[in-house]
Amino acid sequence: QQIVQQLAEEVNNGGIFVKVMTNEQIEILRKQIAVYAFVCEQLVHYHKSLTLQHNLEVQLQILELIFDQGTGTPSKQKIKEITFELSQHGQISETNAYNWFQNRRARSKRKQQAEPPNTAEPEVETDVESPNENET
Amino acid sequence: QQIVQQLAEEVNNGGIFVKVMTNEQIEILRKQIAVYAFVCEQLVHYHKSLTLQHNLEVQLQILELIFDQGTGTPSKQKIKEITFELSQHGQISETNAYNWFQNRRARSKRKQQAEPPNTAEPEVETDVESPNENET
DNA sequence: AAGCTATGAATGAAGG
DNA sequence: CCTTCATTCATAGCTT
Repeated sequence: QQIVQQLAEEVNNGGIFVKVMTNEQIEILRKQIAVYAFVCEQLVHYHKSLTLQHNLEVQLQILELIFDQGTGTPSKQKIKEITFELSQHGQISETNAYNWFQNRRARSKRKQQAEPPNTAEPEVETDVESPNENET
Repeated sequence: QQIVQQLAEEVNNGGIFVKVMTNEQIEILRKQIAVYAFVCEQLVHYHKSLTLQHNLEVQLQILELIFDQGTGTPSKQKIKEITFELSQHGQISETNAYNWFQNRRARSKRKQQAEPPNTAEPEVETDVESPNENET
């Protein structure tokens, strides 16, 4: 918009250019450009959010993959490498990666403790006998 | 419905029973039974929802009571006991109880922060942002 | 029916 | 590593 304004002024100030648009026309043009600028901005935001989401998904996949490899407690060095790998797909810090593994481990352990509540105490079992079909 | 169908077939196949109903009559009977089954199902649902609601109210009372005793941060062991107590009044897990206390605490704290906005400082216009995340 | 609120759950982070 | 806290997401129920 500034550029248009400057151009208009230059024209008015008797530059080498002739005046081809009235001030009114210029104002209309300015408004139209503003609209286009707004639309572009929205598009950029939209694209950014999409990209961000995708990047986060990729990073999560990488993390889960490493976690599933069972190499528990990634050492300092490992964390550095992993963080580098992850940083290829978006901003992330070593602290983030470290925390992620801490939480992931603790919570998976917690889940495993809470899931099987039938192996601890032999409660009153007047139920159907367990169908043992798991021969290996 | 299957039973009725089988019965009908047995009759048709020349069992020891005589044929006392036409296929049309049997079909009508089948439909009527289906309607009764549906009504019963609805009643069961209704009863369950009533009982469930009552149980939830009782459990909530217990939880609020414990919370109001100010014995903040129920430890792991406490959670176990509380969960057992609650389970007397309906299906509930330790995770449920744990989450409840977490949320209850956080939200009461947030309420207290939001309620009195005129007690601390008259005006604060310092927004500090430190997005520094470093590694050793 | 749309919007709002309360609430259970999941997650990132900090402290011990 | 374990616990705890703050924030956020998702949804059921209520309100208009």
